[in-house]
Amino acid sequence: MTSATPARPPGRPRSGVNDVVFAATLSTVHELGYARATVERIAAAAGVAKTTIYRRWPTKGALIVDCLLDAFGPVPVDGGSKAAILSGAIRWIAGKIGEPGVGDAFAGVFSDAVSDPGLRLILATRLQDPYRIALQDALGEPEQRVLFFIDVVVGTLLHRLGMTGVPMVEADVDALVDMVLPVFG
Amino acid sequence: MTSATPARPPGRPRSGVNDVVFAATLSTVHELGYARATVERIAAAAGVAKTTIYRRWPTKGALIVDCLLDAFGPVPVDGGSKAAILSGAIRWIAGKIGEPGVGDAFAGVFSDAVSDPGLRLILATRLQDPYRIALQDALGEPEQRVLFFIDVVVGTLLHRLGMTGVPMVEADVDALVDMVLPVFG
DNA sequence: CATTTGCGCTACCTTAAGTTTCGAAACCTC
DNA sequence: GAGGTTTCGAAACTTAAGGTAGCGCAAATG
Repeated sequence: MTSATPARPPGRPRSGVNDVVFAATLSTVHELGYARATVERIAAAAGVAKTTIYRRWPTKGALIVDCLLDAFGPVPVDGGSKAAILSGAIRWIAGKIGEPGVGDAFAGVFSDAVSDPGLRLILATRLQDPYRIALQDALGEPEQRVLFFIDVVVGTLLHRLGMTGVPMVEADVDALVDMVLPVFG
Repeated sequence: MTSATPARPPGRPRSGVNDVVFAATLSTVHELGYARATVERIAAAAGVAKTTIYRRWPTKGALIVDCLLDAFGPVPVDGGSKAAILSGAIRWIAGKIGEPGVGDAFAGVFSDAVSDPGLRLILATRLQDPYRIALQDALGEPEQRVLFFIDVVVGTLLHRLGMTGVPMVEADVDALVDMVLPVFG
């Protein structure tokens, strides 16, 4: 019979520094901005060799995406009215984008994806799809409409952050909710 | 008495290749994407030396912004109802973003601005402000609301382009208009 | 102890932005 | 036409960053 827990592969196991690298990534991006947060600097901040990072993530973009997945966690899709689900999702992502480092990393990796189809695929499948599917299930809306919803919400929040360097204030998030609810609620 | 036409400065006058460079910029961005459209390649496509470009624009970002200003031209603010002005502006910018090279250059320069405050300033003052002011005057709306409008419209359109590589289809532009009009009309 | 794999380190390759230098060309004034 | 001033094109250069390769050592399994 095959064991339920797969046998540990031979050789030295990886040290558990992923969380340290994620924290170093966010703090470095927060302090220096996305472009100046080089892999070398992130590695130094994490107390780790650059090669260790490239053994775990193939590119800087993949590292950032995993870091964001770790920072976001699961979507809080509390059962409730459609309006409650939508406004909850908007306020949740707006709050995350306001956390130090998270918004900059989010906007930065989107930036790189503009001219990098490989990164665009990672972004779509690893980051966007899980949240899109969760929203589809919770709302019972077709894929197209949920994608449009995501474009509006994330696009607006990131455009504000990118143009001003400051996350959107609460009053404008309220306005965003008020604008979106009649269409999707 | 001082002459109405200021005396031409001494030395060899600049050749009139700005338009050629703009066209080469858009076609190169369209063919290769933003990141691979290097200044050297743009110069080669324009039949011009790289140093000539750097004599006229201090950075790649400044070149792109001027190229976009040339491509956009003035906002078509036809007098009419608020709703007509708003939907006209949305469809106009959506159309421009759909032109080959323009959308990619727009998204790309926004990308760079995320971690480049200097470029952000150029972008805000040279590109965004004229259109924002024109809209403020035409709509009689305060600055904050017009900025929010721009964040929603441009953010949504660029997020779609950045995530998919394809400009937003007309049906979704219609949905964007329908969503925005009740709030701003 | 033998094997296998991860880590840190260093050196390296490649690409791209932006700079410098220099000889030649174009324009103006005298 | 001569001299002065600025631009152009070409090439070499600097710097920064992403990403790779090789090495010796450490940590696990058997």
